[in-house]
Order: sequence, then C-alpha cells, then structure tokens
Amino acid sequence: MELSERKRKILAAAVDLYVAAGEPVGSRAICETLDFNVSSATVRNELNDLCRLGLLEQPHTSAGRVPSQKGYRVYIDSLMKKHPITGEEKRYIDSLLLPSAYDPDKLLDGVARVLAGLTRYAAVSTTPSGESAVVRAIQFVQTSRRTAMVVLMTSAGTMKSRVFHCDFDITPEILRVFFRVLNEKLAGKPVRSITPAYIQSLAAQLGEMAMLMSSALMAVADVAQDSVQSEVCLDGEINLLFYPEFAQGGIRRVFDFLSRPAELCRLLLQQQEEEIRVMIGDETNRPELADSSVVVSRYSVGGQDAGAIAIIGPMRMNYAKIISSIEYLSDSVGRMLTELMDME
Amino acid sequence: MELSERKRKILAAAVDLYVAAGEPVGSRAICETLDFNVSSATVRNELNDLCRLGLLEQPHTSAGRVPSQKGYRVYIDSLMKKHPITGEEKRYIDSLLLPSAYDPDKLLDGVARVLAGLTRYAAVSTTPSGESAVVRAIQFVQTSRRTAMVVLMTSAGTMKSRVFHCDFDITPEILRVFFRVLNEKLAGKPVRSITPAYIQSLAAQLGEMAMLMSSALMAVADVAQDSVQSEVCLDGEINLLFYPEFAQGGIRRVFDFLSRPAELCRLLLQQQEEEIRVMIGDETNRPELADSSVVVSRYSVGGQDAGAIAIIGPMRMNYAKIISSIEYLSDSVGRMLTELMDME
DNA sequence: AGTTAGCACTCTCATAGTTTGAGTGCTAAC
DNA sequence: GTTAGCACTCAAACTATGAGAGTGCTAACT
Repeated sequence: MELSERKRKILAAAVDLYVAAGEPVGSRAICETLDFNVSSATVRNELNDLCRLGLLEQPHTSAGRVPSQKGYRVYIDSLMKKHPITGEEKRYIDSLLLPSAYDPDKLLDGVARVLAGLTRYAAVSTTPSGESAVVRAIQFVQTSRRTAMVVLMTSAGTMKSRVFHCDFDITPEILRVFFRVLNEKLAGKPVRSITPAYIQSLAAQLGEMAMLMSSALMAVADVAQDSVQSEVCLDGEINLLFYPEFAQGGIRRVFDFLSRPAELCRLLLQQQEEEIRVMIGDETNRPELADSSVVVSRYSVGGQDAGAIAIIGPMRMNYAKIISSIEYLSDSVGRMLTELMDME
Repeated sequence: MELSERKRKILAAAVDLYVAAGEPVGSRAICETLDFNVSSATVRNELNDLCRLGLLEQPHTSAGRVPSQKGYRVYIDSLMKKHPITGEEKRYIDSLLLPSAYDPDKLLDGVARVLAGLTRYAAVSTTPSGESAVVRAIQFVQTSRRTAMVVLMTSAGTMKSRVFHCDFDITPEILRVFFRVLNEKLAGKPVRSITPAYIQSLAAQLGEMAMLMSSALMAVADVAQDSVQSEVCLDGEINLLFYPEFAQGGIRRVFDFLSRPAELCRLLLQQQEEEIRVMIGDETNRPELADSSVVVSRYSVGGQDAGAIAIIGPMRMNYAKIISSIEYLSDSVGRMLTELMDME
C-alpha cells in the first residue's frame, strides 16, 4: 500500500484534526492546515481515495471523515510526529513518584495515579513479577505474644509480609528456629515453586516440628504466592467519563473489563517483545475494548523485564503525547526499582 | 408534627414505591398497595396534605409525588421496616472478608469492595485510626546488604513497615543496636508524638550515633506518620453510573468529591456518637453531595472506636437494606480486627 | 492528466407544532 | 369524611420544517 506524499500529509492532518476536535473533519478544514496550496475539491478527491483504501470512514454520506482503525494504525506507524516531554515535566513526574519509591507495590500504585493524572485516561500498572525470582531470604518478626510476621524477600526486589498466629507463646528462640529451618530449605529456590503442595511435602520432612510450625508454613506459602503474582493497579477510570465517545452507553463494557484484574493483567503481560505497543480497537482482541485503544509499555528492573504500565482510552487519543509520557514513566519506574533493589 | 396513622402508611408506601421504581408515584399505585380500602381520590387528598407538610414533592403540577429530603428523614426515623440480613448472606460476607483478615489495611480495603458489591453503591472505609495508639514495638529486618526494613507495631493493632537504605553494610549487630536504642526511647510513646521534629530532637540526644542511624530514624518518622493516619479505601464508584439520577450531569460533582481522600475522611470521621448515621442530601453539608445520601457506621476494635465504613449513593436508596448490610459489616470488621490484634 | 469552480444533493441537528396519556384538583353526590 | 366523575395540566414522544455543513460530480481550465 504505497501512499503518495500528499495523501500521507492529508491523512496525518485528518487524524490530527479529528483527535483535537472529536468531530468529523471536512475537506475545507484540512485544506487550511496543509503546508501547500490545493483547493478543497482536490483534497476531497484524495479523501475519497483514502476512504476507498479503508484509512478513513464517513459516518454518513454528507459528513466529514473520521480515521478508521486502519487509519490510526498507519498514522501511528509512520505519520505521527514525536512529542518529547520537557525537562520540567520530567522533574514534575519524578517529584510525584519519589515519595512512594520506597516500596515496589506503592510505587506502581503511584505510577498508575500519576499516569492517569498526566494523560487524563485510565491507567493500569502491574507490580514487578516474581515469576522468575528466587527466594533471597525469609525473616521472622514477633508482633505480639502469639503472633509473628513473616517477610519474604526475593531476587526481583519484591518484599511481602504476612502476620500469622500461633496457639502458643512465641519466643525469640522459636523464631530463630523458624528462620534457620526455612532459610535452609528455601533460600535460592524459585519462589513459584513454593506452592501449598510443596509446603505440605516440606512439612512431612520436618516430622514433629511441622506441628509447631504449621501456621508459619502456611503463612510462607501465602506470602510466596503473593510474591509471584503481579498485582494490578488501576487509576483514572473516572477520566473516561469525560470523553463523548464513551458517554452513556459504551462505558459500561469498558468498566466491566477494567473491573476484572485477571484479564487486565493478561492484557498487559501478553506481549513481551517490544518496549511500547499500541493496540487499537479490535487489535486488543477484547470485545469490550473494541472502541478503545491501549498503549502498553514494559519496564524492567536490573536489566530484566519485570512488568508493564498502560493507558486505556478511546480510540481517539493523542497517541504522540501519551507514548512519550508512558515511555518516560516506564523508564523512571524501572530506574527507581533497580535502585531500590540495591543490586550489586 | 403529628401524622395520622393513615398518613404514615401512605407516606411509607409512597417512599417504598418511589425507591423501587424511581418514578414519581401516583395515587392509584399507592391505593393498590395499601392494606385498607380507600379510593384514589382519598389518597389524593392525603397526598395533598403530605405535600403541604413538605414531606412529598411534585416535580410538576400533573405528575406523581416524590419524597422530599424531609420525607426521607421521617421515613428513616420512624416508618421504615427493618430488613435483617439472612444467615446465608452473613456467611457469604464473611467468606469474602476472611482471606484478607490477616492485615488491617487489606481487610478494610476488602470491606469497601464487599460493601460496594453488596449494595451496588459507592463504598468507603477508613483503616483503623492510630490517633490514640502507643508504640508497642519497633522491629528491624535486614532486606539486603545495605537495606533494612523497619516495622512499627502499635497498640491499635496496626502494623506498618518501610524499607530504608544505608550507605554502609548492615550487620545483625547494627540492627540490634537500632532495635535497642529505638525501643528504649519510643516504646509506650503515643505514635502521634513521633513527629519529624521529635525525631530531630531524638537525633540530637543520640550524638554521634545519630549519623549512623539517620536513615533509620527518618524511616521511623515516616512509618509513625503512616500509622497515625487513617487511610481511605474507596470502591464501587462505578456503580453510581447506573442510577438515572446521576446519569450524565450530576455525577461529576460526586466523583469530584470522592477523589479527595482528605474530605472523604473528614465526612466519615466527623460523627463519633451514634453507631449508624444516615445523612440525606443537604444533611451531609457538602454541596457536591446535595443530591446524594450517605450511610455511615463506626466500627470499634477491642471495645474502642477505631474507624468508619460508609455507603454513598443517590437519595433514592433502599435504606433499610443498606443499613442492615453496613451494620453487619461494621460488626464483622470490628470482630476480625479485635481478633487479629490478639489482645489479651 | 491533474486541478479547480460550481452546483445539486444528502443527511444531521435544532426548532417548533401536535398528540397522547398519566395524573392531578375540584365539585357534587353519597 | 369519602367517592365518582370530569376538566385541566404538563412532560414526553412524534412529526414537520428549515438551516447548514459537507459531499460527489461535471465541465472547464492549465
């Protein structure tokens, strides 16, 4: 599909105008923004061709043109001008993120909030995955006479804790035993291998001691499960209300989708290759998002792919701006997490 | 304001019908639901009186009646029939809550989610307040070569942690010193008195050692601040979209209000006396909620008032059902937290 | 061959008039 | 005090009607 330079410019102008105003664009309006002089009739002829190519659509015979899904695709792949964010914006973003940079879960939650505020769309982020992480250490802390907290640290920098209850008084001595036994058995093991089933087999090995430790063991299994699973943070759903394309009807299906964390997670984690990916309408492969677009960016911690952040909005989005925002944010979060992990 | 028994029954029927259908109710419809026989004309006469008393309103001359704010007030205070929840519902609620009952923050988050799902309105909860709590213990856990985690436990059962970074290698020995010094200085102190200023003065006392501990001290100040402040959990805002009274216009103001956690917190915590409180329209004293109602219930931990959970929805709510749901949930959460605290 | 001016045509949106039906208030009879 | 009956009111649903934006097509022009 070879487009003449003129067609390319006209398509770009059509998309830009439509994204800015939200209304079908006519030949006159395009004429005025072009950097060469042709009459509206000429533009009309070109628009006609672009329609036949499936890059633009007409809501009805006598209306202006609207970019089709395919049109947006071409626009994003080869017509869009970059829209780099300024140093000031960068500093602003960092200042919002920094206060929660001490905890991966809180940070990613903050990222979703910042991204939503920045773009005025719905933002999603996943906490760093512990899929390929191994156990770095397991610590025990007494929290009251009969309760203690187990803290599991992983090589991916995640840190999860859980409180458990024993039906006997806990002593430092007992916690030392817990610490020794569990670190001996589990340190270096892939976190995802610490399943309830595995814990059960471990209990069998421990014989008599398993009785004493049963609640601690269960807490470890829980906390391991927490560490493996990426959590999904969502923010800014409300923003979607303000876009006319979602007004009233369509929004319900989108919210429906957003309320299912598992599917949301799948959407974000499905692609591992590229750093940034734009999925337009159908390309998301979710019927609920047929009228929406998703911009996903992966982030990595310590050089290793760890999670994703994304924007979900109407198909009519300012892609250029969003891409640069999300690009910077995923860089930032990766940087901060790598630092937090303190890898050496 | 003495209402005849008949007027009371008619008002109750009008509110019930309006809540159920959402449309102004006519004299005929009321006639059919009454448990005594009168003609619609008689009912019309009574409705006229109720209108003059300000308990009902007419959207326009030839329309049915709609309860006024005052009408709802009378209904809730003396006409409403209780709507107790079944044992099955109770079991269902508990089963949803139990998985997150190991952590106060997670539990209250779960409460908001469950309440929103149950009622189909927006639900808010605050985490247990640490306002009057004292420091029970401060623990340190090494998380990597140069990072450690501080865990602050309070008498209110809250437990907050934060990771901090040192620019020297951390040894068990050092952590033991941190533990000894800080517990000595802070154990039994009101958490709210551990301000950054206080930490500064503490550092002064510690002399040379303060250098070594500076990042640990800052982390303690942070974590104390976290422990004092109630967090606000919000869920189910989306539900509000489905009520015609909010469709399109009014919803923005409500969402606006909901997006300000500080004000939300104030709304929930302002009343300490009664266990359950219903605020209708203006009674909330927030212009954004002029068309909404709020049902708040306090919960207590270990016999002491600790926080609140609430429902926010349109004025036309099924108050009876909501009140019993929220009543049971605040009981449950109090019970679970008291158990979690392991007070003896 | 590509470009342009001109014009008839199409379709939406906004406005105003019309109809319908639910529901009232009033009156007169019971 | 209650009820049947009836005229009256008002919103919501429908139906013209016209204006305006924008197109497609044709014929003339470079």
